[in-house]
Amino acid sequence: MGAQKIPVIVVAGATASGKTALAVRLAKRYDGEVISADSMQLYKGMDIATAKPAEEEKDGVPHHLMDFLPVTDVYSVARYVEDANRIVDAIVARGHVPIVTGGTGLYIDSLIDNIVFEEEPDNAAVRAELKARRETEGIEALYAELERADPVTAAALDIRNENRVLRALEVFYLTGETLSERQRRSRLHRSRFEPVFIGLDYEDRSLLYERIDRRVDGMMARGLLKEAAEYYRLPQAATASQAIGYKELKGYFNGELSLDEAVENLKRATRRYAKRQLTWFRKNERIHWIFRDNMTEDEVFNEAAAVIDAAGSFPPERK
RNA sequence: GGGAGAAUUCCCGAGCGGCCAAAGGGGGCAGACUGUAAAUCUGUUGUCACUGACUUCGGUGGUUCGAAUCCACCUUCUCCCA
Repeated sequence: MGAQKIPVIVVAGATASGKTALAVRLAKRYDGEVISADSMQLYKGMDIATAKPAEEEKDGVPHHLMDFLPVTDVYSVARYVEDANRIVDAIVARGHVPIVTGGTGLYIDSLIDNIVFEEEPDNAAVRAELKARRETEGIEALYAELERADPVTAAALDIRNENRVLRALEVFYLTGETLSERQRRSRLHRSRFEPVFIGLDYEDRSLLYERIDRRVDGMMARGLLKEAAEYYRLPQAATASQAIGYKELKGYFNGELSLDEAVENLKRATRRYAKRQLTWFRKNERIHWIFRDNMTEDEVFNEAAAVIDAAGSFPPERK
């Protein structure tokens, strides 16, 4: 007990809202290191598609949990929390400030709020069996089974959300405990952090969407097609193949769509993703939102710094 | 110049006399979210004083108890023959 809480800066926001650039500037001001909270930037390659910052954009600031995982590896929140906590400790040991930056709300919240993911046996066999049963018996039968095994989770789930129904059953058969009970226990741990949340957004949604469109055009100009073609040459893995960027281009590769149509689909998928990100972040009352509609980069930075300074736990390293 | 056809709610697109504020899809908006989360899923989408009322289906005028649906003319567009 009594361990001091660790001050961290969190930069949240939708894709293309300018998190990366702000995080780097904050890192330089507060002597920080960036920990990415992005479920896709952690993969190696996929540079253009996930808009990874180039070396010059990082400007000498260390970036962690980015660009280190083979695309064939599966990853999960559980692993993220474990990895990120370890890195936070290392950063603190160096006397630096952790700056958690990214658009994956689940990862951020799980880390900051200290959600504990207990060990779980390997799920491959159970999952495969449930998937097979879903085909033979139908989702209704499995959902009914979940209602008996874990009524709390069943009530919270829509039967049409088949992935979640299967996962809940998987946990039950894997651990002998209900998912609801495990989730309850996962929330019992005190946060290790004293976070300051900065959120970037636009009052006028269309401005964000325009930025997204321009960013996608930029990706195309930088060779997204080539990167996607290379990606499809590799064996496909569950997690990485969910990334927005390649799958929208598939239709073009197999001749079903014109390039323009495929690019439009990619833009739309990105806009919808941004929308979901905002839905997630908006319920976080701790976030100090900066609506950057008419603000310059400097103004955004200054406002963020003012918020951080007001929190009092982050002495600026230089001046 | 002649002939055929089409105009529907943000878009595409059904409807072809009442059961139509109008199917379906897209897009938008809002929401959920604990081991795939850039994923998965839900709700909503003419207006309002909202178990009801009002304004919509290119325009105007008709027919009818009643029209997005029928008729006439007008406008625009597409196609075919010249």
